[in-house]
Amino acid sequence: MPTNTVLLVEDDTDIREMLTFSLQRAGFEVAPAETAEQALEMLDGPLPALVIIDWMLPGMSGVELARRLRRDPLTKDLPTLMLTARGEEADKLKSFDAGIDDYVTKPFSPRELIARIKALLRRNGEPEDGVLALGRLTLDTRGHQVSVGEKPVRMSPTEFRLLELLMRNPDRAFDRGQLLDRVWGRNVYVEERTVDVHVLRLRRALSPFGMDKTVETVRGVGYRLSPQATAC
Amino acid sequence: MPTNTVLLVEDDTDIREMLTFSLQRAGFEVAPAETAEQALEMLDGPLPALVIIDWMLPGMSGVELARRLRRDPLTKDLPTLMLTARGEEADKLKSFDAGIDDYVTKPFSPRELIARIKALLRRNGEPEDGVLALGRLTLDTRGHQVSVGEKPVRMSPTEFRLLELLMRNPDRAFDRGQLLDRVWGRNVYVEERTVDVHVLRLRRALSPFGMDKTVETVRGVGYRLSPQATAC
DNA sequence: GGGCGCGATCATCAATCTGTCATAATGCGC
DNA sequence: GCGCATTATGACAGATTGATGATCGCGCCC
Repeated sequence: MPTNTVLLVEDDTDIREMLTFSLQRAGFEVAPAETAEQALEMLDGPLPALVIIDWMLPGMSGVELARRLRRDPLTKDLPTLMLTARGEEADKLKSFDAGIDDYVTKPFSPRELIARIKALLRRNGEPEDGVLALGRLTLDTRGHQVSVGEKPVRMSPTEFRLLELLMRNPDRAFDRGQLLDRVWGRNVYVEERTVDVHVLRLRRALSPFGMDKTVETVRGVGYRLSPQATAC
Repeated sequence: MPTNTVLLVEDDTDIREMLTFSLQRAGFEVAPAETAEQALEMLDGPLPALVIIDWMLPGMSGVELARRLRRDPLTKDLPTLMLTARGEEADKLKSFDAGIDDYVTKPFSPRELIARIKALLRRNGEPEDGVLALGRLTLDTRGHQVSVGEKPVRMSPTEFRLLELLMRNPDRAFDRGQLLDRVWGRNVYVEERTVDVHVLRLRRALSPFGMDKTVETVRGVGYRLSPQATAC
């Protein structure tokens, strides 16, 4: 699941397909799930940028799904948007209680939904155009393209996701376990040392542009992206 | 039962074997038990470093087992970690009421479990997010970064933990025993004089910024961080 | 089938961290 | 000032931890 993906949890096929179409047209990748259970399974892989949850789901309800996402340290920062059939105050309260960031009442216009999604992502630090920037370094989440200035930087998919996570969280240190959970997906059995190798390759990809120092080692912990080092 | 052993009480064979594998891979010895009764029997021998208990067990429940461990003076200090199928609030409360130190909700990532185990063994609370500040000196727990003004300060992991403890408790004097307990961890045998050396190194790291006087010696006791000295 | 790109691991080397000691320096009571 | 107790400091050997290059396997495309 690429990280500019929206995870869409909706059991109604018509609505799901309609939304998938709208979202794709708006430049998002869409990962559709029919049930909360299926969604949770998909969240074992690389994380999406946002989760859209239908209020009414067979099996585990949308509210319960939202609650679970909030409880899990890995997913608790994911923006969530609830689709409700009614705009009842009670539902609204329950949703917010479950940690929902925003909700949209059916029937809704795709345009409104997209607008709210963008607002949510913006609130969470994601620029509207999907381009993360750090000094001269830019990462286009939609075009899957990294550049320094105008020059494109070549890197493998894993390095891209790694850099994307770091750029979304500058100045924050991640340990190898966190990186594995969030870039590789959890319950994937990979040696922690593998992270080192990918960091090495990421630095190597950036070094022709003198940006390799941006990815800092935090000894005894893991790695960190430092805007400071950019200027140097 | 060696000291890095984890006693795993889980009746489900699949989960037990999966966990055994994960734990061993993380460097732990694993002593598996299928029932609470069997676990109690095994605890007659050398004690493990930690006990992982499944919430649902045939016969004596996991909660009851935890309660018993707490009652026995011999086992009451053993860290315990509960595996629950659901993260219901009620379960959570019951668990903590039974003296559980931490709990993990199924399904969980083995890595998360390992991380929590390590945290428990370290007896450190989850690292709080946020930035501690003392005059121009700042310590970012999330980014594992210490700075004076805008300039980053280089220090080793141990010095970082030492400074973090001191900054969380400014003006409080710690004796060497307390520092060893809280920075190095309990059950670690280290000479008390070693603290001196690390304080020295911490001061040295801070001295280029004129902040070395902030770490004060309290003769006959230990050390203290003094906000006063910051201004000087 | 045979390159090719990618990803995971491993072995090895280098950097640096750590705990301990010996010794110097300092503070303190008298 | 003296002597004792306590702390500061430099040096060092061993242990950790990270960086790096090489290798192997897999899926893909020609």
